[in-house]
Amino acid sequence: MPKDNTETKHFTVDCPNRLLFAEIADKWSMMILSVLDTGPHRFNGIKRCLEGVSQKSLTQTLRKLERNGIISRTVRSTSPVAVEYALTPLGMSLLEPYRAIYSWTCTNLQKVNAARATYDSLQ
Amino acid sequence: MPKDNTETKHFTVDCPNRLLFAEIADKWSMMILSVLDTGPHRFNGIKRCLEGVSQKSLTQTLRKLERNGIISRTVRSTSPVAVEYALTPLGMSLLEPYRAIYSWTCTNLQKVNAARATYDSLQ
DNA sequence: AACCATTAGTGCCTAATTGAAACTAAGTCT
DNA sequence: AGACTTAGTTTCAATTAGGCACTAATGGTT
Repeated sequence: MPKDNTETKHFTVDCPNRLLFAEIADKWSMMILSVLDTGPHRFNGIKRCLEGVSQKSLTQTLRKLERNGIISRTVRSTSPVAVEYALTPLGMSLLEPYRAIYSWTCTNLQKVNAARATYDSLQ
Repeated sequence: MPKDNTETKHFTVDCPNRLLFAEIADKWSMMILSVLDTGPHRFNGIKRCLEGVSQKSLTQTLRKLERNGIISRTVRSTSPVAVEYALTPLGMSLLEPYRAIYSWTCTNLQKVNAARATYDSLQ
C-alpha cells in the first residue's frame, strides 16, 4: 500500500493559489500594506515607517505588489520627482484578512510566549 | 524638517508581533496547518500531502510550530515508531484568520492574474 | 558656481536561508 | 538476509536576502 487514500494532496507545486499565497504572505508585503492602510505614501516615507528595510528589498516588494495589482505607483513630476504608492481596491480587500492574522498575533502573543518557554525548558 | 510627524513607525525591528508574524506567515507553516485541519497526521503523511517539501524543511517547520504551541507532537512506540502531529487549541484558533487569507486568494486570483497581464504587457 | 541634501532607485558582494540528495537507525515483512 | 518502512539528520549546492556604495536629477545654501 504505497499511499493512503485518505491523504489528498492539498497543494501541488504548480497550484496557483499556493503561488499567490507565497507572494502575499511575506513579512515585507504585509508591513507595507499596514503602512499604506494609513494613506498613500512615497518611497522614502514607507522606508522611514519600516525600520530595517533596505532600499533594494523595498523596491522589490513594491514592484511585486504593483504587479499583483495590490498597490498603485504614480509618478508626480514635481520638484524632486515624487513617486506615490497607494492601495488599490484589490489591496484594500486584502487588508481585512491581514488584520485577522495581525490581531491573532496580538491576542495570542502571551500564549505563544508561554509555549516557547515550556518548549525551551524541556530541551 | 528631517521627518514628517505623520509618519509613525509601524514595526520596529524588535517588535514581538512582527517577529511572531514572520514565524507564522510563511508558506510551509500555513500549508501544514491546512493539512492538519483535516485531522492529525504523521510525518510522512504530511509530506505526502505537501508536494515539494524536503524532509529538512518539514522538520524545521514542524519544530517551529511545536515550539510556538501551534501543533503537538506525540511519539507512539508502535511497530516502526509513529510520530503524530495535531493542532493544539491555539493552532485551531489560527485556522480562522488563515482561512480568510486563503479564501481571499481563491476569490481574487482572477483579478491578480489580470493585473499581472496588464503589468507585464507594459514592460 | 560649488557644495550638500533630497528624491527614487540600481549594482555589487557577502551572509543567511532553502532545498535536494544521501545517510542513519530501529523495526517489519518476505 | 535483503528490502522496505518509519522519522528524521547531515552535507553540500543554489537561491535569496540584506548591507553598502553608487547614480542621476533637482533644489537650496554659501
